[in-house]
Amino acid sequence: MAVQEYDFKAIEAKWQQHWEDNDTFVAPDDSALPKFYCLTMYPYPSGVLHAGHLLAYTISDVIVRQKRMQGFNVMCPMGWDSFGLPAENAAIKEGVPPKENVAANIEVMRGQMRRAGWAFDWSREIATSHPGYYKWTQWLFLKFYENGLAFKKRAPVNWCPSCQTVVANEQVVAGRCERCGTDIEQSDLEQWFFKMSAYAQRLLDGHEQLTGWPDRVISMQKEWIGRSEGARVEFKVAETGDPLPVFTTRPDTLWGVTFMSLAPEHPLIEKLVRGTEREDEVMSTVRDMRKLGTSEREMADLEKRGVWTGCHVINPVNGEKVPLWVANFALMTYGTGAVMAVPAHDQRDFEFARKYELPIRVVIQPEDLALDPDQMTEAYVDAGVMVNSGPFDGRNNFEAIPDICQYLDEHEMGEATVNYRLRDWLISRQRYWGCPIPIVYCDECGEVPVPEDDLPVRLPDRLDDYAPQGKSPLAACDEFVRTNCPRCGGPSRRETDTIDTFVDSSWYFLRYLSARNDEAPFDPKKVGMWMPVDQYTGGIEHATMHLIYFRFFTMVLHDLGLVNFTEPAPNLFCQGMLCKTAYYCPRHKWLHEDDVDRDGPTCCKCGSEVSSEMTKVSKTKLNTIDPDVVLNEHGADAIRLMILSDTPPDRDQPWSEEGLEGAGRFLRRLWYAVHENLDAIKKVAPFEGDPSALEGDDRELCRAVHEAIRSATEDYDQTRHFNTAIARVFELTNAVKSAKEAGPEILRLAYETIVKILAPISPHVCAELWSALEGEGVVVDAPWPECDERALEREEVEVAVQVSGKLRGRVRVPVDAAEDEVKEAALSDDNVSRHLEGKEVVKTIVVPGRLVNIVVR
RNA sequence: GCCGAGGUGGCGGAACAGGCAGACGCGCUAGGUUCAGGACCUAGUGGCCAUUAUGGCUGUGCGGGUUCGAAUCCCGCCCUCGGCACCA
Repeated sequence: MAVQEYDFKAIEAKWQQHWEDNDTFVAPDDSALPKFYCLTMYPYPSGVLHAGHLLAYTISDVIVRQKRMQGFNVMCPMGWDSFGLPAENAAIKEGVPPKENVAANIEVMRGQMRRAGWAFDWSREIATSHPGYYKWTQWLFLKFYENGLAFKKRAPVNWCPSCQTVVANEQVVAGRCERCGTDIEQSDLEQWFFKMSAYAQRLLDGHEQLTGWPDRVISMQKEWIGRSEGARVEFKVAETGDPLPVFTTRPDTLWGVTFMSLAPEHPLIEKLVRGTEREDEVMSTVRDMRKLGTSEREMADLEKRGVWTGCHVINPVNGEKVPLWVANFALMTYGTGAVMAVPAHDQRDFEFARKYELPIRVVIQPEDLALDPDQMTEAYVDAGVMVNSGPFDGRNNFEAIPDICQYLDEHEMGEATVNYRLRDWLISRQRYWGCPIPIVYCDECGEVPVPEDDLPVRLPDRLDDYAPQGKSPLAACDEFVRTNCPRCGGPSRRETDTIDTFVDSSWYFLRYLSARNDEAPFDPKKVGMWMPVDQYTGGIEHATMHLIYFRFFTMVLHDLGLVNFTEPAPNLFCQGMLCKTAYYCPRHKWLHEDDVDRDGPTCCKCGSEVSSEMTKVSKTKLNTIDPDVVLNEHGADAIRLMILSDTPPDRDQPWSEEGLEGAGRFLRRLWYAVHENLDAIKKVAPFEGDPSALEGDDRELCRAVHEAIRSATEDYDQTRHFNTAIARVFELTNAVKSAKEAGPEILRLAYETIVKILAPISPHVCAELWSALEGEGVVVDAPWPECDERALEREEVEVAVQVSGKLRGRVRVPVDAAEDEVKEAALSDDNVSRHLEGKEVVKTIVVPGRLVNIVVR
């Protein structure tokens, strides 16, 4: 009889249609089943899916489908992070309004996602650039504003001359714009901020609840928040009496202060030098220093520079008058922008002091050597005994710190304090394609928030010119800017800055719950039902930005009484990066794989030998993957299987064409194996009796089934190492092949089990095989198989026999054999007894069911 | 410099809790099948030495240690990757 051919294209199309027609993945809000909210980071609609999406969404999809089979009401929504630079850049370049561009891209990408077989609940689809979404982003901004958490201040900012906009510190990498690579400049602008610094400690404390997060993400966030304990000490400018507090983590070195350093941005500088003979020199040096952007100056290898202001400060602990300098390594954005300098015990101060011949005073003496300031080649930063330190002489420096803080407090010189590196979140962007800030400026009333009823403040659909000219392109759009004051009705102007897109993505997980709600950003009942997110998946690149912002947002929403939890997602899974071989020709640089003769490998253009490396897919290295091409050639099931089959998903994934073919071959073999047995097994029920009553191949295959179930379930539920789960499926497939004498019921059990365990990974072919087997219902709703412990029991086990730790044989013994019996069996092995000849047995170790080790002399 | 993760065949990777290293897959080799290619089937596949066999030696980055027994635990190095980096 002719067997049904394996036609993956037809099968995949059929089931995708089936799922869509039946709203299979639309999650009801009123199910009796336990809920499982599976959130996966939504994409920017750039035009086409890229390889990274293939990996990321396959991982979340496998979780979705397996949880569903385990009896959960699973919700996995999808949406679009559709505001932001790429669409706007395309608009500047090609003149297409971002709104149209985004809509077209979404259409294309939604189709690709469908063809990949991902089980998203499209009824909850959102796009952050849709007025129905950004209305509520604005509403939330106003809540922040009303509570003093959104505010404007003049601040030195990172200015990208190419993007013509301000970028956040996090978006500056090595002094360059993260998006376009241009050198960042420094500039002073009125900007909107969110008061994130106020939440620094809570963001740290919250980590305790994030038990399902990778450690590396937690530690990156801890570093980013940068908590340090120390003291605030009240210095004063000697000449003017201006207070000049400093933050220090080393109050034990206070008596060793020999000068002070100010950040070049420090506002006091102008005041102190104005009209003095040092004004010109100081201000020109300061201006020079300020030219280098904030973040560029933070690069460690910059040479230390400074200039004396002509003024002095008074050290409160000893009344000493020490010179006040401006130093390029002092940062206005950390602490108070002023640093007490202790060259003997701080490396930076030491280098500065040596360069400008400033005095060095030792106040911590180590036990084993006597420090001499003239002989020192580096600062001494370790423990020692305090000297020249007034009331604290003779104390161990680190132990004395709490007492020193108390002393400062009692004498009103300062106090113990905690400082954080985390700064307020700068959310203003001078761009068109973002959420407008709902604020109006009125000559009479000043800054006025737009009333809730007037939301959303709509972006104009198109502009004459999208290019920013140092301010938002919206500023040139009269129809947008001109408005009436909501308070007095008089003529007024709208804020033209738009909101950082990281704000959009800080609450999208809540909007999915009420995607079409016109009355509120989210319905508290649905929040109560679905939140928190049970599993969040996404890339590690968001560790310190998005993943801090969305936690901060959630804490604020909690404090405003809008949600009843503080951590949005206690479980986070970060996938690795997708890598593929890239080829490099000495003459033609990076080569596309089609231009490489892989036998050499040599360059097809010039015949030169090419080097190759397995590296992150990127356009520059020409090793990208086009999802359309691979979906068409291999099908979604094979791609999904290949992606997950070799490497644990939290590691970098090597993409391999051979692996892809191998995955396809396995699926085809499975297809034919099931179909060839179909006549025999279709009409029988899978074996459900007592496995211990089985014999021979039936017994062996039944054991293989339950071993696969036990082991694969653990892989799915605990480690998410789908590669080992897939290995169990392969093993079970091999076991079926070996069990030639197995009866139809056991055979059916084995094939059903294979199909079920594989169903989350390669869902289309498994759906079709399930229906060929005439299984109950559809495989997406088949119950996840359970392990029957009885099937795992054995009468006999094979035990390894070692002589002095070296493997010399194996013997079969009854599983419940006594130690003596096992020993006896071990000694009866020919090869073992040969190694015992002429030796004295010192002792014998028996590990039941595993091995015997006979130690000889 | 600081913090973290890791180093196992030609490759991706297994190894529960200190107990048979290399599961599973890819690749490769030989044979079968096929007009041919592909697919499929069978056997083999860490290295070295033997092949009288159910054999021996060696082997998880390097050097020590603990133990009857170490990829796994301890000490000291080396290397790779990731994060942070003038944060007072």
